Formats: sequence, C-alpha cells, structure tokens
Amino acid sequence: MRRRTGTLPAAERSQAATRTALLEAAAEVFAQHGFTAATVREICERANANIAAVSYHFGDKEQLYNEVLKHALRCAYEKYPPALGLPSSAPAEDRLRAFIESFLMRIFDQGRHSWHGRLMSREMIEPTPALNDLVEEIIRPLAGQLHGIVKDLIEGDASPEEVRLCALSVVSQCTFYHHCGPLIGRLFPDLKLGPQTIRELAGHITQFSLAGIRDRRSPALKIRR
Amino acid sequence: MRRRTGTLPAAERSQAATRTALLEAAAEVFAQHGFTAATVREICERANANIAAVSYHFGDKEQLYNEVLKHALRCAYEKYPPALGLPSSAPAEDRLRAFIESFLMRIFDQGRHSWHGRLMSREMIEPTPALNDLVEEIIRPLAGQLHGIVKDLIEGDASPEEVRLCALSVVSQCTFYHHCGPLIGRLFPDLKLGPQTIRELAGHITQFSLAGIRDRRSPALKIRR
Amino acid sequence: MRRRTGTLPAAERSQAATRTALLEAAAEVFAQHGFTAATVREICERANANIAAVSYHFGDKEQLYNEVLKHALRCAYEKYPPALGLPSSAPAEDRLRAFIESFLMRIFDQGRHSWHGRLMSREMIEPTPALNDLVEEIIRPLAGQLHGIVKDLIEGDASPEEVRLCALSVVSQCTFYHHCGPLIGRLFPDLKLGPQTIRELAGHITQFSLAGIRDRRSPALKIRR
Amino acid sequence: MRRRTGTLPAAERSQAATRTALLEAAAEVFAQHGFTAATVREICERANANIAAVSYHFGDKEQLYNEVLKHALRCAYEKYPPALGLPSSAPAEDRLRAFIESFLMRIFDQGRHSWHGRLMSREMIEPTPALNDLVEEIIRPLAGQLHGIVKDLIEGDASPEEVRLCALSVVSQCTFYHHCGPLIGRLFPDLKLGPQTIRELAGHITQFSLAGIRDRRSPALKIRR
DNA sequence: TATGAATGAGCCTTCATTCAT
DNA sequence: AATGAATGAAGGCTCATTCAT
Repeated sequence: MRRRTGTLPAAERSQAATRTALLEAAAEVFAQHGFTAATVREICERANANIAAVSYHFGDKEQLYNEVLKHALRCAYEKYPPALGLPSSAPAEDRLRAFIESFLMRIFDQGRHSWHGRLMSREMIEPTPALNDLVEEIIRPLAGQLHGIVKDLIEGDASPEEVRLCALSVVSQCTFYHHCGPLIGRLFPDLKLGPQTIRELAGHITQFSLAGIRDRRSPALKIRR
Repeated sequence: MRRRTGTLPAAERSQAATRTALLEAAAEVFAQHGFTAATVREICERANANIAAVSYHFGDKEQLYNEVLKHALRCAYEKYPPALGLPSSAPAEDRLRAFIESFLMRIFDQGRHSWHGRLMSREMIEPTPALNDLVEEIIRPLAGQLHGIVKDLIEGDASPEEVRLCALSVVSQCTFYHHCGPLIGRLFPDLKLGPQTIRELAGHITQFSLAGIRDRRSPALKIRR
Repeated sequence: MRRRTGTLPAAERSQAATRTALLEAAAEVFAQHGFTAATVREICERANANIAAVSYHFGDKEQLYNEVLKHALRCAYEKYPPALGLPSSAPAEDRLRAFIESFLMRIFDQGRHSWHGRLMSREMIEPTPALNDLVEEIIRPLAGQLHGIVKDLIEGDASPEEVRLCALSVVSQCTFYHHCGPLIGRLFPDLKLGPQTIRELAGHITQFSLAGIRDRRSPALKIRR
Repeated sequence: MRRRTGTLPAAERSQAATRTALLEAAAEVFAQHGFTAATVREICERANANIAAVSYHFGDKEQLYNEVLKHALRCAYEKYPPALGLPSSAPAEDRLRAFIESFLMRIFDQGRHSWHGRLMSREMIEPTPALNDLVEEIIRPLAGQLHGIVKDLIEGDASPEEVRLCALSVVSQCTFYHHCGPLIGRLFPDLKLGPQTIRELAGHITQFSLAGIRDRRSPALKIRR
C-alpha cells in the first residue's frame, strides 16, 4: 500500500510537509527552551500549523519530542558520518583524528541541524525514555568504533577498562567545548569556534589523546618505538 | 507534609532561617526540575514556608534562582577547596592530581550539596545572568590555578593558547562523567561511581593528562627526561 | 479497532448500511455517555465509519441524536408491542397485566435494544426537540390504551382526572425500577432483575394497582363485589 | 483550633462566602447541564469568582461535584424532614400521608433548592462514587422509615419482600412526576404542579397506596375490617 | 512582619466540523 | 460519493504573583 516516491497527490504531500515542518520547528523550540518550557503553541506557530496539529500528527507533546530527538540525531549522523569515509584499514592515528574531527563538526554544525547538540545536552540533564533507544541505535555503535581505534593504538593487550577510560577521555574533550560553551565563552571571550578553530582544536585533542593513550602501552612496546 | 530535618515551623523561625531554608529547598528543586519546571509551591512546601515567602524574601522566582546558584557554588567550593590544601610549592604533578581529585569529589558529592553539579549543568545549557558573576568570582580563579599547574608541567615557554588547550583537556575529562552521567550509565551499566572508583578515575585522568601535557614540551626537554 | 459483528469495512458497504451502523453505534454511545459526553469519534469508530460520516449522513451530531432516538424507540416498541397481542375484548385485569409485563420487558431488555431505556431516561432530564415527536407518535397512543384499561376497571363513570392519576400510578411503578436502578441496586444488593424477577414484579404491580384502582369505584360498586 | 461561630475575621468570612457561592452556583449548573457538560468557567462566573477558584477551594471539578451533591441533599432534607414532625406514635395512615407529602414537596421545591431533584435524577442515570455515601447517609434511613410505616399498615406478619415491594410502589409514584416531568407536561399540558396540585397528588398517592398495601393483609385481617 | 486567599494568564488537549480531493 | 487532513474554539487545570490583613 505504501506509495512509491515520485508524484505525490497534493493532500499526501501536504501531510508529510506539515509533519516535517512541525518536526523541525519543534527541534528548534525544544532545543531552545527544553521540554517543559517549550510550548506547543510556539512550535505550531513556527511551523505555520494549527494549534491542534501536534495532537493530530504526533498525538502528544511527549511523542512529538521523541520523534524530534530521533529525527535530529539521524540527520546529524547522516550529515557527518563518524569516520568521515575513512576505511577501517587506515592507520589508527588517522582514524582517531577523523573521529574527533567529525564529532566536533557534528556538534558545532551551525546549519539547520545545530539543535541536535543542544537536544542531546538537555537529554543528559533530564533523560527521557527516548534516550534508551538513542543509546542503542546510535551511541553504542559509535562507542564501539572508538574503542576499536583505541585498542589498535595501545597495541598490547590492554584491559577493557583501560580502553574504556581512554575512549571516554577522548570523547570528553570533544563534548566539553559544546557542553560548557557558555562558560568558555565567558572565560575566554576571544575564543571563537569557527571552522578553522575547530580543525585546530581537533588537532590538539588528537595529539593530546595520542600521548595519553600511548602512555598506556606496556613498557616494552614504548621503548621499541 | 514532609518536615525537613532541622526546620522549624515558620512561625518559630527567624527571618534569616526561613531565607536559608528556602535557599536550600530551592537548590534541590531547581536541580531536579530546572528553572521553568520547578514550582514555587514545591519549594515553599519543602522549606516549610508560606506560598508567598519566595516573593517576600527574594522578590521573584528568578531572583531566588540567582541567589540559589551563588549559594550552592559557594558551599561546594568551601567544602572542597580546589587544591585540597596542598601548598603551591608542592610538585606540579601532585598539584595536578589534587586539583583533579577535588574537582571530581566536588562534582560527585552525594551529600547536601549534590545539587551544585546539576545546577551548573543546567546553567551551561540555559545561561542566566547569574553565570557572569559566578565566572568571575569562582571559575576564573580556579582556571588560573590550573593554568599555573599546566605551565609548570610544560616547563618550557609554552604559548598561552597551548596552556589553555591543555588545561581545558584536563577539565573536560573531569566534568564529562558528570555531564554525561545518564549516557555512561546506559552504555556501561556495570560502572558505578563510588568513592573508590572516583579515586581510580582521578588516577587515570591525571596519568592521561600528564602524558598529554608533557607531549607539548619542546623536543629538547622531552629527550632530557 | 473493535469490529462489530455484521459490519463490513465501510468501502464494501452500501450507503444505507453505513447509515444504520452509525445509528446503532450512536444509540449505544449516547445511551452510555449522554449527548454531550458522547463523541462523534467514538461513534464512527464503533460503526467502522469515517470520522466525517456523521456530518455526511446526518449533517450534525444533534440531528444524528434525533434520528437515533426515533430509531431506538421504534425498535423497542416493535419488539414488545404494548398489549402483547391480547385482543381488546380480553378481561381488563388480563390486559392490565399484559400492559405492565410488556412495559417491564421492554425497559429491561438486555439485548441489542437495551439502550432504549437509558436514552429515554436521559431525555427526561434534558428533553430535546425530538421528544415532542416521540410523545405524539408513540407515548400518547400508549397512554390512551392504558387509560382505556383503567376506565374499564373502575367501571363507574370515573372523572378523567381520576383515570389519569390511576394510569400514572401504574406507569410510575413500571418505570421506577429502571429510572432508579442504581439506587435500588445499592439499597438492596441482593435484588437482581432477571426474567423471573420481572415476572414476579409484574405480578406485584398488577395486584397493587388493581387494588388501588378498584378503590376508586363508587361505594355501591365496591360493596357489590 | 476550629474557630467558634460568632465574629469571623473578614478574610475567613470571605473565604467561606466564596466557597458557598461556588457550591450554589455549581449546583445550578450541574443540575442544568450534567457533570460533563457543565463548565468550570460558567460556575465561576455565576459565583462571581475567579476561574481558578474551583481548583483552589475544591481541588477539582469532580470533588466540587461531590460536595455539591452532599450540600444539595443536606439542604433539601433539612428544609423538608421526612415525617414533617409527626411523632412515630401517630396512626400509620397519617404517617404515610406525611411521608408522601414531604417527599413531593422536597422534590418539587421551587426555591433555592430546586436543583436537588435534578441532581439526583442525573445521578440515577450516571452514578458517581458520591452516590454510595449518599445512599448510606440519607436514602437508607429514609427507606427504613417507610418500611416501618408499611409494616404497620399490613399489620400481619408480612414477608420483607412484600414490604419492600409495597414501599417501592409508594416511592415510585412520588418520584415519577419529577422524573418524567417533561413527558407528563407534553402529554397533559393542562396539568400544572403548584402547591395545591401537589397536595391533591399526595392525597391520590396515599389513597391508592393504602388500598394496594391493605390488599396484602391476610384474608382474616381483611374481613375483620 | 508575614500570611494565604484570590487572581488571570497561559498551559496541553479534545472536540465537532469543514473542505479539498 | 466519501474521505481524512486540518481547523479553531473551548475545555480543565496549574502557575507565579498580588494584596488586604
């Protein structure tokens, strides 16, 4: 029964368009104000939709939020895939840099998907049931990828705990500039995060982390290098 | 209904005592629900105070929040001073470890001041005017202290930018486990953050960061070691 | 969700069939919730019809209600004709008993037409314009029939007022058990109104009313008996 | 702590006055439209109170309804006590007439308490949890009183079932003219129920019922009279 | 001084209905 | 002819705040 893509009857296209408009408007508003403070009215106004449209299309403010979260993350990870197209056969150092750079770009995207980062930040403070799905669908695979890179870098047989700690140290440096943006902006007003700065930042985090990770190698390996 | 320990019925309490009770109750509620979702009613009930007490003592829900934020951070930094009492003449490595450990302990305090961390997290997402004062009063001195430690560790004449990047890399690893708690809890359900784990974590961050920082030394210095 | 027995998907159904399905579904819902609380949505869902079907077939929720009322009563009186087929030449006592018994059976019908009684009860509290037609079409003939029976029973030349009062005393006893069902159920939890009880009840009402009516006879007549 | 009657501080008097105004306004509106169709807005407007007053004083539309029901019945039974002040030593015939007359007056009261009857009628169709309390508090004692009267009238040892049937036959005739008012009004437009008609009606019901009840006496007793 | 009754704006949601198809 | 997406009015309720005491 599902209609193939192509020419949609106007009514159906209109329905999908309204849904998407609501989704994007809601992402903005939720990112800006949080779930509770966000109002259905503002969302509908921004989407040029009727006040009852949320109820009609999503049933609920809460269900709308769930859809928004999934939609936002899906978009962000489509735009910036984790490895930036690097083959898994590439050197671990390059893969680490690619991972870090894509992570930063995703988080600091200034375009239509800039709210993905804020939504996730809010989810960290007040997790909703939607987070569980998100972790399994998106975050865990991402974590697995990074763990693989770290393991390759340590070379020796590092304990899973050590790998995890190092991986988290890497990610922490990436998320920090986003999570604590307001703080950093106030402490160092001269620091602007444009595309150029982001590349430099990626460079620093990569170098800093490589040193930290390699420090975990067994003494024998370290000497060999 | 719930009579908080140490609180007396409002009639028998001094004005200052009511103010403090409101402050502490508000800290809890704001930390738990955020500014918008927190209700004046709940705050007053928890503080065993009249519904109009917030208006009377602080004028406003917003002004109450400002006071709460300052109060909460002041308390937390009194309980866990940044350097844990280490003299500035101590070796930079020790001072780094002390800084990291106190940071983690402050953030993961389980007692009466556990809300300080959450309040700061929320402030990162929706900064209020109160943040400006906070940065100047508390955060900037803290940052200065860490910068000093890092500078000592690099030994050579590192650029301010490099010092800053390294310092932020250190802090980022500390805040991460708090900021992304819900995520980490879902990814690694076996990871519990008790006092013992916090010490181990402090050890990892210190070691990881020392390697990262020392990596910035000029080649000559690096060889000497 | 719930597919009602005998209903086909709307597409495969004739217009008349949809109309009837709506009528029966609406009777149920109106009986259960009353006019205001009943929702067009629920009615259409139960009838396996489109949400706009009520508007389309009946123009209005209110006009639908009117049709429902007429339909429901017509059905009920078709199933239980007032005199149960007794010829008007039968003894007045027998005709009274038949009238009472059919009345009770009609009101306490447990089958598809159980809502007729509830609809009428509601109409008593909030009469709608539909009631006028109903009275003329159905109720007044019924009343005339009962008046005839009572007149025959009094034998002498009773005043119309007396006849009316007696007739209403008869009817009141019949309707009471239905109108005040919830009250009676709470006062006497052991009293269940099954087919057997209904017959006994009919017996009581007949006997009680016969005594009450005969009491109106002129003294001369009374003595003769 | 409960303040004695007498001079109330203005604030408290105002509170009680608002509460009562809401109660009376709500009784009107609930009687007129039923629970669902009644709107809090209309109630507050009629009571000259703020839209939030219902929530403040009663917590809920539903709880307001409960209070209204109790209040209304209490008022009605205070104004028209069941036996009209007749001692229980009075002849059973007189007590029956008093019971019927007070019942009719209570139901057809045209004054401030006219809505009590309508509220009860609605409760019969859609019982709410409040009905249970009402039955135990008010209705059951009333029923007990009537049963006593009927038992005295039958004189012989009538079975409880017989007594109950007769008592219900009496009550049914009383409630009928109220429950089916709209029907009767349409059938007999000349029948107006003023104070005079009510007395006549009470006379009829008493006479009719006395005949019906006495008919239950054992043959021996009947002959004796 | 400190209270708590009262306020009115604004929240999310549900409703019967319409209109383009 | 019949659909279902979209509408906007209105529902109950909660909120921070005020004001007379």
